[in-house]
Amino acid sequence: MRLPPLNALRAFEAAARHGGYIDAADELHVTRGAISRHVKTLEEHLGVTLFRRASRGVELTRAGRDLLPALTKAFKVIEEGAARVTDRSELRVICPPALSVRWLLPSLPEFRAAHPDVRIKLTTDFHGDHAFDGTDYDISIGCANPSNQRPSDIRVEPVAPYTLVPACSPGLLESARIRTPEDLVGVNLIREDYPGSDWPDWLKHFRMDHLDLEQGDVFPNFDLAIRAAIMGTGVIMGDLFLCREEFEKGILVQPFPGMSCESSWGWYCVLYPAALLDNPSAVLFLDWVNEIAARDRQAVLTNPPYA
Amino acid sequence: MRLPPLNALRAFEAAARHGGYIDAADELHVTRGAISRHVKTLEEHLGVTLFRRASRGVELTRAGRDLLPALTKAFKVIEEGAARVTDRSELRVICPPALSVRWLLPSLPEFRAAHPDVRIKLTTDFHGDHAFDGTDYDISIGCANPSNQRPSDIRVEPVAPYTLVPACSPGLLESARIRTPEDLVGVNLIREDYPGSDWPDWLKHFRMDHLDLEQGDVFPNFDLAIRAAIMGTGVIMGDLFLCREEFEKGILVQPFPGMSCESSWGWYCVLYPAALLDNPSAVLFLDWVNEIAARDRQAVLTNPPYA
DNA sequence: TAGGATGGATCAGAAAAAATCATCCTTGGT
DNA sequence: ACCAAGGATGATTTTTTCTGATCCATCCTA
Repeated sequence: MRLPPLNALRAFEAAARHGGYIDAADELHVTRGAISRHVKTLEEHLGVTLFRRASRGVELTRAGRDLLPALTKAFKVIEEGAARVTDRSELRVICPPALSVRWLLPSLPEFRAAHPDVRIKLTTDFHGDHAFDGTDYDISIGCANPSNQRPSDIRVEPVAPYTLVPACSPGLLESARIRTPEDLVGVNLIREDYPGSDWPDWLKHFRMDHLDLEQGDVFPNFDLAIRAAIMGTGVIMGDLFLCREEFEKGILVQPFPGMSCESSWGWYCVLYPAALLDNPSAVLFLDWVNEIAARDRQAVLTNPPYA
Repeated sequence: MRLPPLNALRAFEAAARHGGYIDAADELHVTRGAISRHVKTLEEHLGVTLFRRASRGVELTRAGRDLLPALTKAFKVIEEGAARVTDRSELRVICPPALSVRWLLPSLPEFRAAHPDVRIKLTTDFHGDHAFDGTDYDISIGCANPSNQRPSDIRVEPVAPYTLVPACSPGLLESARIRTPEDLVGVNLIREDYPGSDWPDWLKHFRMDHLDLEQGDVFPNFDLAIRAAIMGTGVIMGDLFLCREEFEKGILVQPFPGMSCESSWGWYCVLYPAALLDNPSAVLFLDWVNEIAARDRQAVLTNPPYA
């Protein structure tokens, strides 16, 4: 059975709910005549009388009484669905797993405490530089190449450099006698199971392309890879920003101090549509992100390479 | 929040469900361009992008994905509601309580057994001659004055006369020494709690208007009043058709044989819109009603007054 | 018991919405 | 490189919808 004319349904629903055409016409901002016509159209489509035309006004027939609740409910579902989709009262933020878990998430409670009225909806997942267009999320935090061409209405603000540097536990450094990059041959080179390019980037930069990566252990994300490295499992291609704490504590060390390079993925960045600056809550959040970014970035840039 | 344009919603729902405009256009019997426009309209209304325009076809955004299920559900609710209201596969019959319980209902199983595929939905309630117009019910069985003016498309077929005749138990007849209508003074005149006119009609016909009805016991319906009379509680204004069995069994008797008159309510009749004759199931039912009506009516008309 | 008020139905014309047709654009596949 | 697929778009036409005026029946009130 084909769907009845929707506008006629809406007119009937309003008329039935109000028990008359005049109030319905008022609600829908049209004239009585329009409602009258709609109801007639609907009755003809259904082949059923919905209103009994009484002396004074109209009265629902049984069919009309049966139909009304279904329509009221349907329109309510539509309205709520639309409202939910339209709702921009919460900031939708997406951030890849390692960055989220190792940097953003630990500080987020601080922001939430300071601004309890700003609702942040954090999605911890990959979102790729290329994909962000501000439709699915308001703010994307992740790797991005600020120099990449991008629609002019998308703003990109750097958070911290993505500095590739091999890392392993002090124990492994000793036991495997890793002194020069050549010593990596035969060592377990840990990597993420993600089409990233951290090892390839570094190996290419230092012309070590002959090293075989396929032998290394694979972990579903960078965070787990780091934990494996801490336990002395192997050598990871770390990052000064994300592994800062481990380097400071000395539970991870750099076998080749100074031998670092930037990732081809670009810096860690915050991306958002320029229009977002009209939203005071968003501005609060962006300012705060910049603040903690500057703080943590500073720590990375000023500290000497950890050995 | 005001409801979005409904036709645009339908277009979007189809497009989202099919994952493309072409199939949606096909489903709604319009061109791609129409769907494209509708989606755009909806996006503008909501202020939200619903489809990400990809190289090949479109892809739902998060908002679109969120919206789709609500719409699909809403349209399903509407469709089901409309289908239910449109469904004319069951015959809706209404019949007042006493007539239903004492005449129609006892025979109905016989019809249902003979025609198991004809679904009868019996509502046992008052429906008044005046009210019947074929919208709420297909067939109304009850008191009707065949001579009353009525829309020409409503058929009225007589079932049996509504013949008013006082009745009581043989015991009461003796103990209260009821011989002439004048003996009713001071007797418990049982009546229904319904704006009927059985006693008034009879009293007026035999010029006994001076009898006081207010003293008599009141019962919520005629059936219960009859039971009370059988128990010797008082005198009811009975009816030859509905009390036939009691008269035959002798558990009710007529104090004044021959003193009967027709009710001002008219005969028991079957009312239905002429168009119902296009429905074979309805014709089966109407024929059957006529059949049992003739049978039971005959018994009333040919039998001598029960004394 | 007339006259005004209420509430719906209806008609012709006006306005708005929707659909179409033709064409354009981007992109992916061969 | 070219073609096909799939959507976007502009101008135009068709369809739908709304309006404003008027009609009609009934109820209410004086």
